[in-house]
Amino acid sequence: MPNRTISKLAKEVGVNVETIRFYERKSLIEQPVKPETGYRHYSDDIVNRVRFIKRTQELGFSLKEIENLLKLNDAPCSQVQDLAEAKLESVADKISDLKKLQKALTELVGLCHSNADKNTCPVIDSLQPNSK
Amino acid sequence: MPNRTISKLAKEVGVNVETIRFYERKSLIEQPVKPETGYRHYSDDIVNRVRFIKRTQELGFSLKEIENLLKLNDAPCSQVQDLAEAKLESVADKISDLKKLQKALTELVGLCHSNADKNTCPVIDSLQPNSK
DNA sequence: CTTGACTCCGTACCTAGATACGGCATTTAT
DNA sequence: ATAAATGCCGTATCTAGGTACGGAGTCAAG
Repeated sequence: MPNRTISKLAKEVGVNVETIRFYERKSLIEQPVKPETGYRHYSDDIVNRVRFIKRTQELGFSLKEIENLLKLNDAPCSQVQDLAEAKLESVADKISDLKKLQKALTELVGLCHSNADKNTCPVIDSLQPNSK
Repeated sequence: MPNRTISKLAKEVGVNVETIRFYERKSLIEQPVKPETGYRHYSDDIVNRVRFIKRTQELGFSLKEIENLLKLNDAPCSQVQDLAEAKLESVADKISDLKKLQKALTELVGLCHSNADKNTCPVIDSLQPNSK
């Protein structure tokens, strides 16, 4: 378990070595102290931290937001909750818009099936503010 | 109604003038022909087009993808079908991703609600691969 | 104890999506 | 009929999130 050098870490969490270094520069993870002279090695905590970053990124958070989340690690729930709820709201909006687009595209395909003469297809209309 | 110069357009849809020019360079919107000499002005269609771009971007499409969606809109039906069906698939994917996200975020908030110790938040741990 | 693989660090470069700048032309308001 | 405001265009710069490179140091296997 020790001797986890940077490339081992990178491989373990599935990112590029340079990405680890990049996160260190951004202070998203701290550089582990390295022995007087020699290579650093990384603890399990850091593995978890990097995984958290990647996972949270997939959830649509930016590195800046993630930085805040990480700072909140020991913070009261209320603050984390606010962040999460704000995200939830925007996610719900996006889903609803995508459904409109889905409907528009479906109708479009239907139209094209039944109408060979039509020469323009109104995709854009589907997302206009006052549509539907 | 006419005389919608570039800055009017920009203001109307809430983007920077430079962004309009950028989209023109990218051919996401066509440059309206300008009178022999003088300023261009923009039609309602272009207003809608830019709005579409911004809305679709919020939905997580890249400008490249949006370009394809727009082509789809302009194409005659005969060419639309394949493109539309591919897009439909990606839209479905996005919806499903967002629903997962929604679920994950909801669970996070739930954790906070049922957390007895309001002073430390379990969110970080909950995002570890092996947790939950 | 040498050789090859890996690390360290600084710095450069990359893509996407915008934004800014500066010089010149054209409008518009006074 | 001018001056201020805009527009036009090319080019440069910015942010986010990485990725690549090069020289010098270190580690570990044979």
